[in-house]
Amino acid sequence: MTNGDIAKVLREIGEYLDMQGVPFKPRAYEKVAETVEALDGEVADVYRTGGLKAVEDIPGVGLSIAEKIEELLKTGKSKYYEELKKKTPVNLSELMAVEGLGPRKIGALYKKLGVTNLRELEAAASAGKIKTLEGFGEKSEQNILQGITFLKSSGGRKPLGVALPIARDIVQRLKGLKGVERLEIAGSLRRRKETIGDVDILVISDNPKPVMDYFVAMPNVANVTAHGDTKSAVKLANGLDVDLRVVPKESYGAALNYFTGSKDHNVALRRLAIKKGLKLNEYGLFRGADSRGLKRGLTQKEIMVAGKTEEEIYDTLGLTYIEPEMREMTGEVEAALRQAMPTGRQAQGRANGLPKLINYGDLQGDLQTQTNWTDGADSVEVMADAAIAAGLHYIVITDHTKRLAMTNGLNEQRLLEQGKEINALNKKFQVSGSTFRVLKGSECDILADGTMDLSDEALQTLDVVGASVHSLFNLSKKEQTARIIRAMRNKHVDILFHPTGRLIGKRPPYEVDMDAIIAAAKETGTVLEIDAFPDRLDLKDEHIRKCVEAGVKMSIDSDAHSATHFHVLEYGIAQARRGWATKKDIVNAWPVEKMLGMLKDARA
DNA sequence: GCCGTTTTCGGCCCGACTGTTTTCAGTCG
Repeated sequence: MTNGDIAKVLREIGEYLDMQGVPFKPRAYEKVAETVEALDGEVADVYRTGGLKAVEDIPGVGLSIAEKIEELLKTGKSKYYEELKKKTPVNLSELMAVEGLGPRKIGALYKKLGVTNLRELEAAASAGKIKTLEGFGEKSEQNILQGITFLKSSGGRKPLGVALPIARDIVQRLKGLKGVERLEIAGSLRRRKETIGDVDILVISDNPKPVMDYFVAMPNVANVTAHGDTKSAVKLANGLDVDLRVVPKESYGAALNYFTGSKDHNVALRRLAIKKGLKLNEYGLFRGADSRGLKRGLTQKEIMVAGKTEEEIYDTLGLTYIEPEMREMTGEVEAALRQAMPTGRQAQGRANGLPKLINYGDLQGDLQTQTNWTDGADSVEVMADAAIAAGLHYIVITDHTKRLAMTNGLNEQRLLEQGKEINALNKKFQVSGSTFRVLKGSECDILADGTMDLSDEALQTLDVVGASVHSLFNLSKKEQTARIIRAMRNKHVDILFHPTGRLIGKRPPYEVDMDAIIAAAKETGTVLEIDAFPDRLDLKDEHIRKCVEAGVKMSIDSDAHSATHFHVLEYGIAQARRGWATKKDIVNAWPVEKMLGMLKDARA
């Protein structure tokens, strides 16, 4: 039983209870399902080493759920779940994926029409059986059919690199409209998650109707799912959902905070507000709003104490400002509390506040770029000029090596020739008074046994050596890990490029023990790369966090294969910020001499 | 079902929108 298996059962138990109208329990199960899914280690291991008691220590897990997990681990089944399933034998995960369908409606559809799966749902809707049901109507039936169509066609999350340009384009269009005072991208996109479920855009306007009308009529809109006074939602032709919300000026900070999330982060802030006798919603932070007051209908007596900016909300809650990329409920609220109350009891604990994250624009160089010597599109000089235009002070040319024959990978001889070209180009820069530097490097293949594709003699002539896995993705975790660590122990190897080899949405990472890789990086002084190319984003945020904690240095590289690719560095910086990295953690945020000095020390 | 600077009982984040109703339930984020 993996964490995913356990989470699925717990989630469905919650959904079945919700179906029956049971209060509160559904939320308890759902919460634990999410926790288990996001857990670092396997619940099975937690149970094996610590027993029932250790399982109960997982946040949100009490005796009752712990026992159900124990039963799942021991027998692979849960009696409680089986009984619920027997009562309503439907394919929950399949039906829940239809937009607009939740547990209650799924329950009603089963009870009245015997619908148990997507196929039967489609048949019932097509036959016009749903619109006659109590609580459903013509529109519900159409929405269900449409939901099934969209589910079949696209579905799934979009990579950051796809969603962000689309969102920025929409912002540009809306910006031109009359009466629009301010626009901001919110949601998981503002947190720069590696994949985006939907785009949230916030707008201040005193005349929202024309903005809403324009928004739902944009040319790439395939379907309008909501069109109200303060909120509209559309689905674009490419399947991306976009929400637009209009908020009043005095509530802008509260709304931005609320719609940026994450959900768990918001819940934590609201709890904090309640503890202080305040109420937080998307309109502001209010005093005089305890739950009893709300029930007596006293909301009009509330006094707004913050809301215009995010900063004042965090401040009033007793927190230092938390950057959007950190708002994932992975300790940032506690850290912001500790920082805000340096003399408090909590301050004597372990951590000391929030880090000052690396900023967009902090990079001085790029340590992985390819040219037309191998599979890149442009010459060394064109790449250098593009890097200068992107505001960089140095790049490393890291073409592929001979094992990657399909890219015309460099052998020792051609590497030498390329070095001459780089020398000449540097001389040209020098003569023209430019301080820009092109460094010699390689994206050298790690061979099957963990040795390198180029000789040590060739590698030692280079300024920066990157090592990459491009073959044998199917080795066992043990073999792959040992292979990579052997490469890292080669004293000429400076950086491990795209350490897990994943391609988001296309190829899973190869099996590798990242804790062991990080430990080896610490031991050997090897830099681990954050490959910024949007379908890689490799390292992941959680790995970056571990590197920061271990004191392992990283680089943020474009992996540019053409002069137009340097803009992707932004995604890498976002990823680094999500991993709580600061400038001192990122070697190419340093001046070139300091960066090279660090690599030299590590080789020694 | 879980949890505790509301601590072993009594709460549990909060509001918008839709579609179905005629005051509200369900869904979503």
